[in-house]
Amino acid sequence: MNNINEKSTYHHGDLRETLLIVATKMLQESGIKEVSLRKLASRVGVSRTAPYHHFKDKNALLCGMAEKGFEQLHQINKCGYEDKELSIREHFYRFIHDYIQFAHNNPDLYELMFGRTIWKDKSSTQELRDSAYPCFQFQVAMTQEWQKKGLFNVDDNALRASQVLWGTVHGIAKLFIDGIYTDNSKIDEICDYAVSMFLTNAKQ
Amino acid sequence: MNNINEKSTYHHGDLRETLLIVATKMLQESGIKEVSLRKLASRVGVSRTAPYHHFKDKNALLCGMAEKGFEQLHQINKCGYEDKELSIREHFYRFIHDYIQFAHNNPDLYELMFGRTIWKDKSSTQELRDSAYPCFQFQVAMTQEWQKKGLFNVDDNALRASQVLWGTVHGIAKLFIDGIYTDNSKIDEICDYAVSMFLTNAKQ
DNA sequence: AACCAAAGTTGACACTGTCAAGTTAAGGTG
DNA sequence: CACCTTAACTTGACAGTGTCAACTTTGGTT
Repeated sequence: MNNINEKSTYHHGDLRETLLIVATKMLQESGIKEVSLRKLASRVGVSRTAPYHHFKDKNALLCGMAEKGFEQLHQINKCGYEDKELSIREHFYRFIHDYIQFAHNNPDLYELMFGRTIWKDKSSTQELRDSAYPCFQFQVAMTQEWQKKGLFNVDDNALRASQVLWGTVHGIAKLFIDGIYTDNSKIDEICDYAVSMFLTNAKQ
Repeated sequence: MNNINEKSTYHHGDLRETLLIVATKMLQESGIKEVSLRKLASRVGVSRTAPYHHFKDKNALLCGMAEKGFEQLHQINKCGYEDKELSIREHFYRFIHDYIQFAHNNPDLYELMFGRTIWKDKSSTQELRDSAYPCFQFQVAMTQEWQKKGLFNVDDNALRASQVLWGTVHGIAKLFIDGIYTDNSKIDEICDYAVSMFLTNAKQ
């Protein structure tokens, strides 16, 4: 393994993890189009096909990267929600802002996490689903709590409310990320407006 | 040209249009990944590089396809809005349903129209922008009208309202299209819920 | 009739993901 | 210690991609 004298370069030691890290770095640096197995391998200093001993194919590697993204996002949601000093409205406000900020800070990763590359055609790995579903469910749970406390004036259907809410943040995030909304300085303003559109008549 | 005896196969006659049509068909049949210039050319019965005389590169072809998509979508929006028999609430309802239905009926085309492939890195062609912007602007204009008539209880900022609204429909559409919301039978229900989340306290 | 520009062709290059077959070395067993 | 299984890694190969350069065909204009 990697001791000081870097002997024995044949076996890398922790190639799987290294691949994930470097691939994610490449993703952030130059976008998904620049992430190729060959470039990745060469950058890690290993032969073209070495990654195949750790990932079934390129798709599996991408799923692995997305997996970590969902853990991050889940963590962010949790942090905001568990801040006991905030009111309900503030929790709601923070969820929207934090979510879109995460997407904005990690555009290519976000794109990967929610893109059809990974989800369509049943190409998502079990591990990816195991990491993504809890993240989704947490959002539903939060919405349920907000709804119970009267934040939205609609039927008590937490799943539907959460789907619409998530749709909104996801949509705004994607329109920015994909370069359709181009004025990044307006992100916060749009988030504010979204909050007020949902909450104008909330009981609390 | 293509007369009955199909003489003179060397010059196709209307290759540009044919390429757009066949490429869009391929897109709908098997998804963006199956759309390659070489397969397209061979399917049209022309050599690999013939398309380059009508499109600068693959990106330009994709932009051309998206262009037509925006014309369609614009048309759909117009139709709904100009139906004089509907109330304002019904117009709003119809916009949301029609929009998401369009995306659902043309998932790969929608993906292409709004994906970063086309919009990021300044890779959108002028023609694409000329076809997309009026479509966007029409949505802003509709929102402005709705807002004037008191459909939303927030400041009279039509641009912001429209951005949030569009975010919502775009997000819901994408979550379905990309395979994250998987139960297609719930599309209408979610749309209904979205409508009610925005309108619970509208003046009209 | 001559010619030009547009449209279409073939050959080539660098790049991609992935498979098959061979090589290296680390770890457990006798 | 020697042995051997097996995971990790390598090289060679193949089919597929977008795109460029150089060539050929053709229709329309002068």
